[in-house]
Amino acid sequence: MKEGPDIALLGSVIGDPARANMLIALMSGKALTATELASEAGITVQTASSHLSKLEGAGLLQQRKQGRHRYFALADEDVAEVLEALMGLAASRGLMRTRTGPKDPALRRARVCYNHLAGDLGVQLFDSLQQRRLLTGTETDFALTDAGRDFLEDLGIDVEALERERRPVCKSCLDWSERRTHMAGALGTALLDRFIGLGWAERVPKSRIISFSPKGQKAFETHFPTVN
Amino acid sequence: MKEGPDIALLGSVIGDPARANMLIALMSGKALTATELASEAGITVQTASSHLSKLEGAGLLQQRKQGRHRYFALADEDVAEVLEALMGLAASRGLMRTRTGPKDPALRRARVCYNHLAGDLGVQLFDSLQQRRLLTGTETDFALTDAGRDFLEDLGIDVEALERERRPVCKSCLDWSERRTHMAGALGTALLDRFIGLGWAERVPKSRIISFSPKGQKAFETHFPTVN
DNA sequence: TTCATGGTTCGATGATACCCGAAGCATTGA
DNA sequence: TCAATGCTTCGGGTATCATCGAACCATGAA
Repeated sequence: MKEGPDIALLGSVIGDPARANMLIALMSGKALTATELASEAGITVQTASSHLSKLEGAGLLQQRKQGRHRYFALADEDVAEVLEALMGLAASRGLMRTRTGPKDPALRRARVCYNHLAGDLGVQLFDSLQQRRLLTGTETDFALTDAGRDFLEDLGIDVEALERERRPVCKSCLDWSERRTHMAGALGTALLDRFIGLGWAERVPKSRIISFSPKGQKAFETHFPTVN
Repeated sequence: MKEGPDIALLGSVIGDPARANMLIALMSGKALTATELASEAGITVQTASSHLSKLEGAGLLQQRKQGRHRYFALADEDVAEVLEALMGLAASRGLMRTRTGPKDPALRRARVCYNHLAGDLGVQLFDSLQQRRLLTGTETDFALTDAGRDFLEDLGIDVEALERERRPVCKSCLDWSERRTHMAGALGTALLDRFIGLGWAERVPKSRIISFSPKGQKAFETHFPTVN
C-alpha cells in the first residue's frame, strides 16, 4: 500500500475555482464570514458552506464562532506560504485566470482591500499619481514627492499626521486580484477615508464594494486622470 | 475581471491522484517514460498520455524525445519545490493517502525500484537485516557488520566485488511510495539479482512487478524473518 | 414568544473529466 | 518491406462533484 503525503487531495481541494478564490481572499490575513466568502467567490451561501467544510476538513481553514457569525481564516502561516508558492509557480508558467471571480462587476470596479481602495479605480489612482510624478520610486518601493505632498494637502489629507503614525505611509499592495500595484499603507487608508468624507463614495453595507456617486466619480476622474 | 495567478488550475492539475503519483515519481529527478509513469500511477498508457499532456500544458513537465522513447521530467527545480511544500503541508495536516497507488497488489508486494527490491518485501528485507544486527548504523546511513558480510557471502553474494565498484554498497532508498526505508545501492542490486539467480523470483515482463515463486517466497521468509 | 439573520443540510440536476478499448502514427530493427 | 515497440488520439461509458432551491438549525433582538 502506497503511503505518503496526499498531495492529490490537497491539490483537488485547492483546485476548485470557488475554493481557490476563498483561499486567496483569506490571504489578507483577515477572518471573513461565510457570506463574505461566498460573495468573493461568486457563489451562493449554500455552496460556499459546502466548500468551507471541505477546506476545513483538509486542515486549511480554522473557524471561530463569534455570536451569530462564523469567521473563517487560514489555519496558519504554512497554508499561506504554500498558496504563495503556488501563485508564484502559476505566474511563472503564465497560468492566469480570466473569467473567474466575483460576478458583481461593482466589486471589480472598486472595492476595499483591508482599508484601502482596490480594483480598477485603485489601480487608476496609483497610476495617475505615478504618471504625474507625485510619486517617486519603483512599483514596490516609492515615496511622495514634494509636489505629491502639496497635492494631497490640497485634497485635505494631513500628510504630516500620517507620517507620525507607526505604519508606513506609502506601501504598495500587489493585490492578489490584480497584478497591478495599488496604494496601501497609511496613505491608502487616508485616501479612501477622504473619498468617503468628501461624499464621493460610500461603503456598501455587508460587502466590500465601494460605491461612487456620479458626482464623486467625476471628481475622482478629475483628480486622478490617466493618459490612456 | 479578476486576474492573477490561477492556482485553481494548478491545483486541479496536481489534484488528480494519477497525476500526483506521476509527479511524485518524477521527484526522483530522473526522467521516466510514459509507460513507466503509467505503471507508477496504476493506469493504462492511454490514460497516462492524456495526463502527461495536461501536466505539460500546465508547464509542470518537460519532454525529451530520444529515439523511440519519450522521457518526461519535472520542468525545473521550482516545480519540485512546490511539490515538496505541498507534501510538507499535507503531512502536517495528517493527509496521508491509503487506498491510492497501483491497482495491482503484486506491485505493492514486491516491485523493482530502479534496480533493487521495493515494496513490502523490500522493507521486510531491510528490517530483518537490521533487527538481526547484520547492519549497523541509522536508517539512512548504515553499513554491513562482519556477521552481515558472512551472511551475505553464505547467500552467494560476493561482497568484496561489490566494494570494488564505484557505487556505494549500502544505500538507503526512502522510496516515495513508502515511508519506510529499504535497501538500495550496489548491495540492493546484488540481492535482487541473487534472488532471481536462485530462482526465488523473476521479473514480470513489461511491468515492475517482481514475482516470487511459492518456494522462493518460503526461502525469503526463512532468510529474512521479522519479529512481528 | 416571535421574528430576523447567518449557516448548514438535503436532494436533484447537470457538467466535468477520468478511464479504458480500439485504432492510428512514428521510430527502430530485421 | 514487414514487424515490433512506444506513444497518442478518438469515442463512449461512468462517476464524481459543484451548484442551487428548499427546508432546517442556531443565535440574537424585539
